[in-house]
Amino acid sequence: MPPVEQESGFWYNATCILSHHTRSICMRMSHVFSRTLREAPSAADSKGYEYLLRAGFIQQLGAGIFSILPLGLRSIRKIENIIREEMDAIGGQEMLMPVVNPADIWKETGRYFSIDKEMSRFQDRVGRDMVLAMTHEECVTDVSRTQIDSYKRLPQLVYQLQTKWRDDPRPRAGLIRVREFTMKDSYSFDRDVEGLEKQYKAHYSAYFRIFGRCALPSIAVGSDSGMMGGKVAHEYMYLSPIGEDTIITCPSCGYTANRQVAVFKKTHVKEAPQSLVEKHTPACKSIEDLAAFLSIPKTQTAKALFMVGTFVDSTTGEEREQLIVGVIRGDMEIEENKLQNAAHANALRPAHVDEIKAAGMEPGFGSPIGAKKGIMVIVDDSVAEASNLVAGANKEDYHLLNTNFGRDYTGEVADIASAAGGYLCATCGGLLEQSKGVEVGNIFQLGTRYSQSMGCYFQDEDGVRKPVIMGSYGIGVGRLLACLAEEYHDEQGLKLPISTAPYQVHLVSLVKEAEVGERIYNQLQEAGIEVLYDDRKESAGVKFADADLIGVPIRLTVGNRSLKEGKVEVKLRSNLGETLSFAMDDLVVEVKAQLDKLQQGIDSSIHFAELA
RNA sequence: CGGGGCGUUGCCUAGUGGCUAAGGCGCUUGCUUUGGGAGCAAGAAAUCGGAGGUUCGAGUCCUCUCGCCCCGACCA
Repeated sequence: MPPVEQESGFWYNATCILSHHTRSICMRMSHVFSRTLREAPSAADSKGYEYLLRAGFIQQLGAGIFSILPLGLRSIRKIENIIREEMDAIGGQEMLMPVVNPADIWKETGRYFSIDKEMSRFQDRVGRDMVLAMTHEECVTDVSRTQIDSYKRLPQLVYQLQTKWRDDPRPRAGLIRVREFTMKDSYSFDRDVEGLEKQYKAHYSAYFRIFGRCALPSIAVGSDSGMMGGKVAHEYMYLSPIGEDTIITCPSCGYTANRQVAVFKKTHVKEAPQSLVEKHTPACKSIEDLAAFLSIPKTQTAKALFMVGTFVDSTTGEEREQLIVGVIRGDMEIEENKLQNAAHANALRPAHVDEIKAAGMEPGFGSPIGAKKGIMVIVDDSVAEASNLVAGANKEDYHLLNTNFGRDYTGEVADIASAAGGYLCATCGGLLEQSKGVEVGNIFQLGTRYSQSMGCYFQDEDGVRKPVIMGSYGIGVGRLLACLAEEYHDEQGLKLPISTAPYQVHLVSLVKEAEVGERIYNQLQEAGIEVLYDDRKESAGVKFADADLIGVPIRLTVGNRSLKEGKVEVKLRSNLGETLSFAMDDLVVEVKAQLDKLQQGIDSSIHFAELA
């Protein structure tokens, strides 16, 4: 390689980059790349999103595709560094895996076939199948099957902060649900289940420290393992009305779960079966109508939900559709996620009317009784354990009285009921509550799902080749920022906590002469404090409004009012009503003390949760 | 993918088929102002998302298309 000449642009640029880098903890408002917006863009549907746009943290490029602007990136970097520190603390090693994957490894695990359009595919110039990785289990398993060959190389934990692309059918709510996003994903490798559980527990606690240090309120809930194919899983939820997930919690015993898997206590009364009776029930298409018409409680009825499941052969990729009938007691709803799991289907969609009729059933008056063979029947235990329920007769305007599972029809019994607030806790019998939440992180015990299908084996002490036991753990970085913006704002704008705000101090100079402001700016900068300095020739109102909007935690105002007394005005963004004052001579010390105080406020509220 | 809505300057909006597409914010220049989005004056900035069509005449009506948003389906 030829030596680089001193005069070349490379050296010149490198010098610039270095000198710039050393000063990059501070910024002048007159140089900030983005600008603030006085009005909310029409796309902003939540306050957090609105202020991220108005403060110039992000800009939308397309549906679910955002640019992160310099201010936003500073917050993102702080979040990422907190994540790095906590992942390093539990033994994680950072690495980086490619966004573009050859499809081959995805075919090995079968997910090339089982994942629908959410994964984008293309062919390279030679015609090879490629995918945009929406997660990295395949890639990391490929890496570890060459790196890990012996129990001596276990356990391991690697992680990355990398772009993911998921072609979500409906991106929404700003950074909450996007198609391209940065995710921290870590992957654990162990020789046995005990090792996996240890790493899982380490993540469980590390995640609380991460969200705690970001000052994002969060709870861990039991969750569905979905397409990850594992068994044990938790999701970390930021509870908020803007959330799309429904969380079921029990205030009495602390049970929490995503509604997709939440269980609850069902009560049934077993009676002696009575004989079937066909009953004319004109226009009783809904359970409400039926119960009213017959003057019986809804608990004495059974209703059917008709879905078509897609089943994919994970080795050949061949798809097959099958009609699934879910049966549940009339007073409850079917949780489709549970139904899909019970059916072991890759996907579910509502059945068309003709599909239902073709199977010998009648929509509105349907039940598995007398249906044609070959359909999958999944019956909730609420129905299987009950007696003499009223169910559809598969004939328009007719129902059957006294139907009994086992006698009149059969099928697989499973819990497919949707939990809701007001139901009874399965653990302690207390009243369940429900709330909305945003999933900001998740942890999965994968087991050997990937190592087995991809041949990631190690040789154990006993000389036997065994599949590596894996775990997978994710945190959505941009989503975390979006949640923080949602949690920390008021009518004036953002007020992110000190640990994730783009700068620590917002210095507003209101005096004509630049000297005082410049001097303070340099002082703070030399003390290693991250300052955003409003040096613009703008009116006080504009500067204050922008400071409120961007929401840097500590605001220093240099104005003639306090300057005369040798003082600088101080406001905390979290409490604009109160004005403090620092003596000019003690400014750096006072600011540092205030920073410590803010940081301690966050540190002291972190709860060190452990998984039992 | 189904249902609905919206595309007019950087942002927010107005605009009966009829004159040179209007206003606010922002931007530029000058002067004034300087403790909560200040004032005066003068400017720049729009192929009205795109393509067809109807018409003497289309931002406005019709067809197609693209994009974005919302509800649902969907989703680690």
